[in-house]
Amino acid sequence: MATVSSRRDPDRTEAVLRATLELAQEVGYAKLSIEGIAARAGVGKHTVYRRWPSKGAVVLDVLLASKQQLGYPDTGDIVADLRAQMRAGMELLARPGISALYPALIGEIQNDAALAAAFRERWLKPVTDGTRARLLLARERGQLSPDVDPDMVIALLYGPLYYRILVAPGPYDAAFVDSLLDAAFAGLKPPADSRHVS
Amino acid sequence: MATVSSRRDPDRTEAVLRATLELAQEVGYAKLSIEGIAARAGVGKHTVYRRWPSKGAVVLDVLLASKQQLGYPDTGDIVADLRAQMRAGMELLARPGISALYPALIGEIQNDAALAAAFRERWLKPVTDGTRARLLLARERGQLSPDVDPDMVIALLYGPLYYRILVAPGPYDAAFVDSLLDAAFAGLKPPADSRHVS
DNA sequence: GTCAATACGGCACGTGCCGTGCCGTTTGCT
DNA sequence: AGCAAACGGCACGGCACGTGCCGTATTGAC
Repeated sequence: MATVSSRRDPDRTEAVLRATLELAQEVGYAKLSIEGIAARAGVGKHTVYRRWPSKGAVVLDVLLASKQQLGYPDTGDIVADLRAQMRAGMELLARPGISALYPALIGEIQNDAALAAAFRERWLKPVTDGTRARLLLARERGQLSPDVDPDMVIALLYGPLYYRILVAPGPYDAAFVDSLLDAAFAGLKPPADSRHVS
Repeated sequence: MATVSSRRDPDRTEAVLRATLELAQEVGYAKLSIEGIAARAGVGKHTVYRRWPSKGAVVLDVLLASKQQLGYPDTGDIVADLRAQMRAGMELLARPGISALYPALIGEIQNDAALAAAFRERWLKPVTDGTRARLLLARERGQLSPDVDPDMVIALLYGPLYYRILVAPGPYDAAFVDSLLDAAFAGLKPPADSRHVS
């Protein structure tokens, strides 16, 4: 019974994921089709549909496969830890095959509720759970303003990255992450002494 | 010569935009088709293709039509002005027909470079230009830390809004905007006195 | 060792929409 | 009056969808 659903899975599954990654790099996400993926993988269309409900779901699995566990460091310095985490994520999304696929997937979840749920549960949640826990720890230690909501901080720090990827063109590099963290932690208000000077 | 390209434009153009907005509310962006739009508008498909290159372009025009000029207030208080601006934008995107269309359009630009350019030039740029100018003014007046890049501030403030709309579910209301501005301007660091207390 | 169940590749089907032709008509400028 | 352009209607080939059916190969149960 238990083996019923997995008679000959692994080889074909891997073949489909590999074919998807290759095809995506060649023709782009928009022109990707399940028909094309199946042909490239040397597999029948049913074999794909049996495993995934849509091409977006296949791509989500491609991305998940390329995401090794991003352990959350705790060096004691919350800013340094966040910087390390954000840079690691940025590096992952800069990888050749992935960089174009990720925005396309985010685009796809705007029109596919089931895919959106899967993306949030399997990709986003693991990341934000770790970040939230680390932020709470920092708040307890007095390294963070006691009246900020961790989920607000997550949006404040990661939102700008998504903004640069999805909405507006602009620098998306380590320097951006650095100045982002600087501004977020120090605040946009002018330093107190400069106020006295004026 | 000048009239060559506009013999009988306005009525049909409006009819198509209206039909697009109606159909989008009924079937959603994903199931929207130019064929369906033309039929709903009582118009030949050529009439649509003559004006727009894709359904995304039609939707962009629908959104532009519903966006009255958002004047940029200058009350002297940069935080109050930003809050007013962000709330106005939020209100616009909360309108029944628009709320679902906007994320879908952002999704579409991930796979259509021409549409992305049009969106950024005709929708995004007018907004960010105003915001950037207002931020520079505030910086000159000493209401803003002198070493922050206005474009970084824009990403810092608007990124979290897009993050909530496009990526992660979560509160998206006036209270969120308020706490966002509070955190961004005050910074995430604990207040100086609380450090001395510990 | 036999047998039933399942996954598989291959193929074909109907459907929907794409983008583009062509046709005959209407409209508005000259 | 005459002409050029836009128009509605229709049809076309093309593509990918999602789903059947076929015959084959593999696997676990008995």
